[in-house]
Amino acid sequence: MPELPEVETIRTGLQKLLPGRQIASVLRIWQKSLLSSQQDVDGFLCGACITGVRRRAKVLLIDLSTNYTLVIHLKMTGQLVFRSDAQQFGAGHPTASLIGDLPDRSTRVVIKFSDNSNLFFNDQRKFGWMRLLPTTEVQNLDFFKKVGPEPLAADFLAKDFASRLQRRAKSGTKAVLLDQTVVAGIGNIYADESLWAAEIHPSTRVQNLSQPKLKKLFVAVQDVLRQGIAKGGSTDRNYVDSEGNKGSFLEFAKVFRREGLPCPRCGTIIQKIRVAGRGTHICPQCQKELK
DNA sequence: CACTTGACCTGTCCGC
DNA sequence: TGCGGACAGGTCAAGT
Repeated sequence: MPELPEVETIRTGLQKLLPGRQIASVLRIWQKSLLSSQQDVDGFLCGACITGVRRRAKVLLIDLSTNYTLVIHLKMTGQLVFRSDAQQFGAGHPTASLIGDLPDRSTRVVIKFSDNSNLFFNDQRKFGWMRLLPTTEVQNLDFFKKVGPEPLAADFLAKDFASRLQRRAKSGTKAVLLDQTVVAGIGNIYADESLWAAEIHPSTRVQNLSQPKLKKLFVAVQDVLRQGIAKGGSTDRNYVDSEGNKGSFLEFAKVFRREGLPCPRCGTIIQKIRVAGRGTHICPQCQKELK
């Protein structure tokens, strides 16, 4: 799924494409993919203009001129792809070879704009959701009340990172990195890459990490997230950006999906193990568990 | 309190 | 070629 770098890449793309467009109609192919407290969701969306696109953690926020906001979580397989009218049947368009013409069988919601362009919400596994809320109520969602700080915020410092991790001193480091209430936006890919960069075994309890190790992990987390954004995110299976393009970060990944290949640092064969219920990639030489 | 499991779903891959 | 099972990047609720 989209983690912070993927969602940020989508946000940047949509921010260039959507503001100023007016919603003309909404097609809900799978009802549960678009939720609202309002009975008449379509009526609340139609006629609204998009004013901006924000991100918090792995959540996208599309603000509307009506003071409502579309809150969107892509979960594992969600995609938000914009197509102008001219692209709809353009078999020769570069995006056509990646995800083909839209809608396709994974399309759950289509937002059509007054200029005949479309925003497609595709979601193979139907775990993702879009939700229409008054803008002022977004911050009242349980998720936003509990979610931790943005790891790339200018005022988020190594000491803040360390103290937040240490609230879960007895837990394994990877489980804590994945906990969105500790730090926002880290998922399986960037957790594995950060732990490799910091030379920490994912099962190591936080209480066994020295201060320098915690600092090293903080730097690693920021580095891999920034690199992920710079490469347009990671495409494993489903991820594409707002124009249907894949991200290239995985070409630069050091351990993720590289089991059986040599560690770029020491040459030891990378292993895939299971930690915190998740597939986990490590170099068994560089990342020894500290007891 | 911390961890695991199951649920939400579809698709793909692997072994028989 | 077909079929069963495991697995896939996230989050939440419930159980231990």
